[in-house]
Amino acid sequence: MDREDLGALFARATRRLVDAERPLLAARGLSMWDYVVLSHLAREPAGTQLALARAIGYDKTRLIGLLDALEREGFVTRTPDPADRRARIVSLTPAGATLHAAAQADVHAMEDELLAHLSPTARRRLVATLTELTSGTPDD
Amino acid sequence: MDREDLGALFARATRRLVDAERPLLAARGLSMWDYVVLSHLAREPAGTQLALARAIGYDKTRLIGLLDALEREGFVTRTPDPADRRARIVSLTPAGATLHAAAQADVHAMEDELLAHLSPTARRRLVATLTELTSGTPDD
DNA sequence: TATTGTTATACTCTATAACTATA
DNA sequence: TATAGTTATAGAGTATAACAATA
Repeated sequence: MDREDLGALFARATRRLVDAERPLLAARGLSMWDYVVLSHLAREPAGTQLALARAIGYDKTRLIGLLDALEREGFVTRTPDPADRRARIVSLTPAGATLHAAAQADVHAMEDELLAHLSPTARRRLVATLTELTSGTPDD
Repeated sequence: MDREDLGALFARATRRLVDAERPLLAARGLSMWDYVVLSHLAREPAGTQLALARAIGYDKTRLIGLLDALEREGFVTRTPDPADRRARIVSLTPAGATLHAAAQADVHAMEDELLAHLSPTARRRLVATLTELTSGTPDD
């Protein structure tokens, strides 16, 4: 009866992580969505814009301006899909890959610090549980 | 090196929880922030508007319209603080307490279902870890 | 002078509809 | 006819400034 809502716990933990992450990314000129895009491209290169938008749960119309900026700065490229001339394949440039690696290193260092007082076992369990929780049906 | 960002994991888990929670609350005419307010009042009654806003991390100016609606529907009351006539004490009405209990029952049932494939031990550990992670410095 | 609740205003983020070029 | 990318527009959510009453 007196149990705390799981959603509230998760929301608070997420907000703390995001609040700590945002300034690190901003220091490299990246918004949170910029980072999400770079991270996804680092993991799964050579997808179409629409596939990218769906994969990260972002609106396809909003993705456009975001990619415009990243492309202008030389971090991603948009090349026409030879198989379907309507579609455009988004890829990381070497500079984009470097930027992502650096940003991710910052983020991971912050996470390590935040979870410092957790035992390695507790931490491993946490990641495993989270992964399991978020595994089924990525929805859209 | 190939490790997943913790923030991304948390954000995904939170989004899944919130997405499942929102329709349950909407069915009772509640927004997420409505529910957060009711939950806080159920736990810590008789605080001032400003204290409430700070406690739940919500803007004090946005809280006003939200309380207006909840008050109009008879779920909360605003009574002047005898000690400080500028301030107003927000409290749950019996109807508000009943509504919150019903909504929370729905939410908890959903959570139980979502975590059904987690062992009781894993689940207990998850809550403990989350609580520990969100315990220090509530910030604002 | 500072603070609580309030209002008004501006700004950001997000969602929807409509257009083009291809399929 | 439907789809990928784009643009424009409207709406929701959020932040900031200023005001009246009280401290």
